[in-house]
Amino acid sequence: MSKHRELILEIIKSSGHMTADEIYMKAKQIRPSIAIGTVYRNLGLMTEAREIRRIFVPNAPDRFDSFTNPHEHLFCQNCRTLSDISINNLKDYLEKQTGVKIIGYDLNLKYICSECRKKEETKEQI
Amino acid sequence: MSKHRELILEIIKSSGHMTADEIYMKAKQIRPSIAIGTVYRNLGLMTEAREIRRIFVPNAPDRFDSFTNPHEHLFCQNCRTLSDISINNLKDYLEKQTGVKIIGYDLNLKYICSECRKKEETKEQI
DNA sequence: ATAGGTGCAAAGTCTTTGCGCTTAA
DNA sequence: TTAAGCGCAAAGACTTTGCACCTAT
Repeated sequence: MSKHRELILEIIKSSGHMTADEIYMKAKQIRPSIAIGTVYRNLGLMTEAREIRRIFVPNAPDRFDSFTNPHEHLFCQNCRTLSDISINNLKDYLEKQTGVKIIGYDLNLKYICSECRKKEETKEQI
Repeated sequence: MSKHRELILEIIKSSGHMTADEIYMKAKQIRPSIAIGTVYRNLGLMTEAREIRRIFVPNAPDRFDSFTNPHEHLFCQNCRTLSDISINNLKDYLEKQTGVKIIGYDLNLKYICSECRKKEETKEQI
């Protein structure tokens, strides 16, 4: 594991759900010579090696997460922030409901987070 | 609704799950002067107007479906074909499990379709 | 004539990759 | 000294968009 790869992994662990570009920006602060291509290259390799997880977000750049237990993602339609949430045995549930052997799935739940909801309420009162 | 827009809708209705490029190719056979930009433009407008539905597929171009009832999608990891499947009250289930008010969701189920599975079996026997 | 739609091509966004150089074992 | 990794820049895939033109009202 190279220096850069280690740094990238640290950054992902320190704050999840970052896009490649966000990771690049943060890495650049610590090691200014790093190139965006290196970030993408290492993200790809680490994803393949299952050290991290790539999260597909419709209509938005991929995000990367340190690979812990499977969990789902809530995506705020307003501020575009991604949050974790876990749903027990969702894969089993989906297999049971569909009758199909499922290899995996990508799920994005769209909602309005509590901060944005509050702002909306305030706006309405004005 | 313009001529081109009508044609595009017809094509989508006639065989679902097509990418913009596939729709373009098919439209070009009927009206050769049509431009890819026009296809994308109309797909965007029709999606906004909820006349059709845009399906996000991780790591692959978007696909378009005539908007019927909500349903889920199975994506074969081998031949990259997309199939419909419906899961009753999935949104309710997800809301109940998460305790979060959900606006919508994107779900992609990854599997190996029966044709590809058969081929795999045959290969193994050889 | 005129507003909406179109073809064309350029540009935008995100991501990958070829190549020659660097670097650590 | 040599394989692995890197910086750089170009290119690739998909999609959007500005603009001048065209076409039905």
